[in-house]
Amino acid sequence: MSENQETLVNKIKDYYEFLLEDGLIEEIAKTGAYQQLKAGQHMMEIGDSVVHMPLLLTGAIKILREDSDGDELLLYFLEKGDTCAMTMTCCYGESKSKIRAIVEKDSEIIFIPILKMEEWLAKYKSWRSFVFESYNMRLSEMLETIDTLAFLKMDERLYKYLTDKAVVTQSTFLSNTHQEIAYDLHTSRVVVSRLLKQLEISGKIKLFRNKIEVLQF
Amino acid sequence: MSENQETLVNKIKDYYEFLLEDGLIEEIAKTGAYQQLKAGQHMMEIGDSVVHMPLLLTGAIKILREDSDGDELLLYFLEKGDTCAMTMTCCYGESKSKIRAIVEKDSEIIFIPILKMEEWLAKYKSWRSFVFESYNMRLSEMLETIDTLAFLKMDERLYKYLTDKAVVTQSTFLSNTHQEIAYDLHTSRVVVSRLLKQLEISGKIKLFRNKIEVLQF
DNA sequence: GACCCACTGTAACAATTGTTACCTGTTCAT
DNA sequence: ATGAACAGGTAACAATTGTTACAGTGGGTC
Repeated sequence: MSENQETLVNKIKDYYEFLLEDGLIEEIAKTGAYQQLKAGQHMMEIGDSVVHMPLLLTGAIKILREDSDGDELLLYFLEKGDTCAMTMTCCYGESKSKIRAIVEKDSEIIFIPILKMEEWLAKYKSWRSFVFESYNMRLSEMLETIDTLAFLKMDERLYKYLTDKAVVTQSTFLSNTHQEIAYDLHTSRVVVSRLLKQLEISGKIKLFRNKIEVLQF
Repeated sequence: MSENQETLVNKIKDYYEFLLEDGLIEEIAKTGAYQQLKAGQHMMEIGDSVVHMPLLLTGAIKILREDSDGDELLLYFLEKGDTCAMTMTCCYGESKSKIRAIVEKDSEIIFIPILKMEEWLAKYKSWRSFVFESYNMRLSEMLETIDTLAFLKMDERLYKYLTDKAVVTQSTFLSNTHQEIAYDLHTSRVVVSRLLKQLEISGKIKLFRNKIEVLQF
């Protein structure tokens, strides 16, 4: 095993140490394609064919939905140790992505070919558990998204967005324009500016150009 | 095998014929608890422990979400051949239900103990596919719910609700009060009455007392 | 019949959210 | 330095949705 391979194996073990079976993590390191992605890169577009399953080692990815008019909506963020169940959905089903994935923060990802992923399902119990666990987390995230949409008002959604983002990027300073936030929340820039100003007045955030500081959680 | 058992096996085969392995459907019939539920019955409450996985043979179930204030929201309907992935989520995870399930139309259901369900995952490939397929369908339904909440206005949501319900109950006559609809859509009765009247004027539905006829699809 | 009660229609108003328009200041390329 | 493009603040207004209040209608019970 090369030195690089060994480094990779150790990196995977850091976040996926529950994959217990002998050789599984080594197989992931060998079969998977390791990639570093920069913030802002589009990892996947709606309609793309999905032939790999991503395992996120470090960084953060945001997952977006789009309607037929091109209107966007943020679904949730992926963090280290996450995989994308929506991707799996696509693999098993129509194989076309229903979502867009954008790198939110510089990330390290391993891409697993779908065939391997299915092979391991039968072969490794801990892999099966992991995949199920991932589905469950994704369903929970989707439920939370639905709760947010159905039960929260725009100002609450906005504040939740800011704090969520602060958590996944591990920074209280968010590099965001109001327009970008408006796209993620599917509202207009004017509304976002208005509500951000209110949040600043109530002392929860501080506004700068191209930047927002989250003060309270 | 008793005559009843055989009838049940045939019934399951009608909707789950893709469960190919020898003996799997027989095992389902033997292990599962067959129940008939009447419209209006509560199949599951939020916070209930989940120890069974339901397989829907006939009828329809509606799945609701509730926030901390007791406000409700319809997530989706289950139809024949469906199972409830949210249930599976709970099984694998916290084992507490995050949703409420109400029988929308008289239904026949088989309840599978969780342990068996997991045992079969390792044992039967077609069962594994079925469970994955179910997860995927549920994720798709959730996506559709999110689309509806994020991108549609109330009048569109209302009309979608009526047509969806007409489809799953296989009837163009819906026995519904305006208040019930308001709960499902998480809005107020007055708003529902207002928009229903508009839909009637535009010729898409006809209003009666305790009843709505859906004219166009 | 007289009564009650759930269901529906509607008006009037409030709150929230969305839209348009315009202004200021910053950044950046030329 | 100048102009163009971008970011953000704000006002004025429109549209949608939510709230309160009340009236009428039909079904059931006594």
